[in-house]
Amino acid sequence: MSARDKAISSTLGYALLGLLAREERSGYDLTQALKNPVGYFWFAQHSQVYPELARLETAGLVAHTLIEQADRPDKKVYRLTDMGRAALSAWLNADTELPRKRDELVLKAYSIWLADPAAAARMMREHAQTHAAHLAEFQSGLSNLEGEAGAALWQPDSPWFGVHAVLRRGIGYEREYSEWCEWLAQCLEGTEKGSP
Amino acid sequence: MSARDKAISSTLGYALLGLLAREERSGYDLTQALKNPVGYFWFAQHSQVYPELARLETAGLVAHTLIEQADRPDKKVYRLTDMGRAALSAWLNADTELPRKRDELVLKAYSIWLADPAAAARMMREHAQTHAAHLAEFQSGLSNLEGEAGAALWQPDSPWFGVHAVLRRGIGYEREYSEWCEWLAQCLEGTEKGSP
DNA sequence: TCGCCCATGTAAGCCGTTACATGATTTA
DNA sequence: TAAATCATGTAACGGCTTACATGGGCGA
Repeated sequence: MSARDKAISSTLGYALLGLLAREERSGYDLTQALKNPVGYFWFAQHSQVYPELARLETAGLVAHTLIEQADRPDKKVYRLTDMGRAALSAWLNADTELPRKRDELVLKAYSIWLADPAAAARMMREHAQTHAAHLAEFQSGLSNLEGEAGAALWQPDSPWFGVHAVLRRGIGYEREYSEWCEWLAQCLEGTEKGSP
Repeated sequence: MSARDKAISSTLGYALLGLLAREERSGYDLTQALKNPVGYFWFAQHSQVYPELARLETAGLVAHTLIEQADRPDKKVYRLTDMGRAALSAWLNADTELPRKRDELVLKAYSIWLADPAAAARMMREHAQTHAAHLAEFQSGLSNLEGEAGAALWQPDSPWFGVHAVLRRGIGYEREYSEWCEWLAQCLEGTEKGSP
């Protein structure tokens, strides 16, 4: 097991296994999938995906079939093996370390007393809008999901439930972030909000 | 300017400048400071701090004085130069890229339909408690700050305002995170919450 | 025709973590 | 006696980003 564990270098491996647990995909498809809902909380470039897939295959956690295509480049479609599914389960049960956050905007907020208040307020308003836009995307994503998945959205053994959970997190995160930006902007403009 | 910009390799440099804008500190002190409130959204080890300080000094953004101590090791106390303050201001006005989030727990949530619901619920409850504990810390941090800073907390040109802003962000973040964990735990236990 | 989509890879370099290295003083 | 605090560095390694490399089909 110790030799096998080393096969999965980083968390990215489990991200890929989690995607393959739902359906077979090529490296290209996996890279695309790492943008929508999963990708809101884990991201990777294709240059990271292809080598990782090779490592996973060496470890016996995934296997691929070459699909020859006429009008497009050939592709390798990967699927999860039994060992891969077991590895994914083991990871799910293992302890999860807290993520260390690195957020440049919050870091700027720490030094915002040195900035021009009006300009800073404008900046925070822009970010509030950006996060509000993300929020709206997630919310419409959830709406679509309700249409597609129906009651399965609430069944803990349904793959839709996983998407649901991630979307809810995204919604909460973006809402909070947007509100914080708005709050800061108002403070900077002198129209304080919130009790002292 | 282009040659000068290269002096600050990463965001860490600005984090250090932001700390030094408040008071002079040694590399050791800076590393410690990168744990409380700033450090909730930016972190670094001392092995990263010392070389970065050297780079900042070469660029003329900080300067140091050697303080000889009898019962403790000598130390270099760094202070911000005028150029450093200007660089910090320029950074504050510059565009801020959105942080790409990487959160292993949310990634697990995506695959949680493959896990044992009871065990998964227990895990989410634990994380809910962890984040609730962080929330409580931030809230008491804000209380203390109110005692220390008073009205300055709400003055956009006061250094306390920066701490205030970061703490508010931490409070919102941890509250939302904790609530999400709790929501997920309840879903997994079958006692659904929230309208379908 | 210019650029995007599909599709898979390799290579260079940076940022950050962990570990190595040293050493006196205080506290449990 | 063991461990933590203060204090400053260097070195190895790994993950991630950016860029290099190739190439046909399709839409604006």
